Amino acid sequence: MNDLTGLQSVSQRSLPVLGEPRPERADARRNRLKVLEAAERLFAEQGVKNVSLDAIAAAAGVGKGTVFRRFGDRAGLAVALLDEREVELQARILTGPPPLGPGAPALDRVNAFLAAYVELLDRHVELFVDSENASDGARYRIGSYRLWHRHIAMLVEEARPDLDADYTAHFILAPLAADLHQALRAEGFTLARMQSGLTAAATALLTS
Amino acid sequence: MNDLTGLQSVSQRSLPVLGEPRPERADARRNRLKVLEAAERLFAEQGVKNVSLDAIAAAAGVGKGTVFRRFGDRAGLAVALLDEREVELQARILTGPPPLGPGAPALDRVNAFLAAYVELLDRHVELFVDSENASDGARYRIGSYRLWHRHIAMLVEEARPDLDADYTAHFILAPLAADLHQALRAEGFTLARMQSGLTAAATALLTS
DNA sequence: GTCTTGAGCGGACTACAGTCCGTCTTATGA
DNA sequence: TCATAAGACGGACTGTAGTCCGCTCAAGAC
Repeated sequence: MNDLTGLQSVSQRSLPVLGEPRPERADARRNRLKVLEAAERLFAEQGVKNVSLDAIAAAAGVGKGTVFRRFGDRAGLAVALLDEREVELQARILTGPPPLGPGAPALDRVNAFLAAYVELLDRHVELFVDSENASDGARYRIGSYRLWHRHIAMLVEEARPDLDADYTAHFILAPLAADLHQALRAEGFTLARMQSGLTAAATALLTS
Repeated sequence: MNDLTGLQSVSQRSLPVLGEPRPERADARRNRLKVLEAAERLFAEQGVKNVSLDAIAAAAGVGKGTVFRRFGDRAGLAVALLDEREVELQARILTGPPPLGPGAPALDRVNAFLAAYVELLDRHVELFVDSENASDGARYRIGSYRLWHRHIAMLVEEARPDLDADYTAHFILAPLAADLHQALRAEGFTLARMQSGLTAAATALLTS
């Protein structure tokens, strides 16, 4: 899954990229991996919101500054942890079998995406909530959201060329916000109910 | 606007309510007003996110504990400040003239609501962002969201009884999230474009 | 192997959100 | 008017996110 064009990974920073003058230094890479490993472990053990970045830095055996330089803030760390899972979904969309991958009608692809994404979301809600609570709407600027958006916009354009595809794609992605998902789960909504609600809505929206 | 049944105000705590044994104490009321006034002024002067609660407490001439006891947290204060404007919109929905108020077809009422809400949102984005970044998805539990939700769910039920009205209402409200609105504005979307995108989507969704 | 350079390091530091609890004020009713 | 208790007050305190900057050391040049 390393050479699929268009994938929006942040965890592969060690690969040399055109325009990035220097590859990642060995000590930097070592520390990045130590931090990710420590974070994953502590999050799993104690719940995402009960773990401070000091604790992660300590567990990784690095200074706090290192964590922040590398990941920017709490949300950045969560994004990096989710990255691997998201890249997998991205790959299935870009090159996997239909209906998630290319080849199926637009509506089917949208519905397949919604079902797959909400399942991923459900499995890692806490991490998603963390990653989306970035200081200044960073969610909407990071690579993976932009990829989901381009993907949906393309399909909207295909199914309903009369709509504003760019805006409508944001509209369709909005109900996937992690805090909403968490709140609805807490209110008793099942995953299946949300999935069928999403696909029913998308179907109504994209059928003329 | 004080006696409209169903309004979800938090700024009217001084009115005696059935089941609440004691009315607000005079010193409490005085301080609440001082804090709201100071917050409104400082937010306007320096931008919502540049003002700390210490600063508000100091400007209001009260202790920090008072601010927190009264409003719970930063989001609670933002909610209280928005409250007056939201109550006004609630009143227009519940008892105002159509299409916002009762009497118009469901789709028209939904579209009128979306246009009105997004305009309100646009006028107070920063405050809305603050109010929705509550610790634990409080947005979805506070009175005003619940009222918007009930309102939309009722109209969905009317227009498309085949859909899951409860879920679909959340779906329709999701694109009104303040952080999304702010991000799209920053990306260059105009208010008018968002309004027409919203009504187009809602129309597609609620027309069978 | 040695030198040079600049990216990386880390922990002290700042600022802020939110809590706690001893003190003080208000409302009540006798 | 005064006693009493429910409740409000406020500032010291705690814990965390995020910044800063002098020091370290990896990596490439020779």
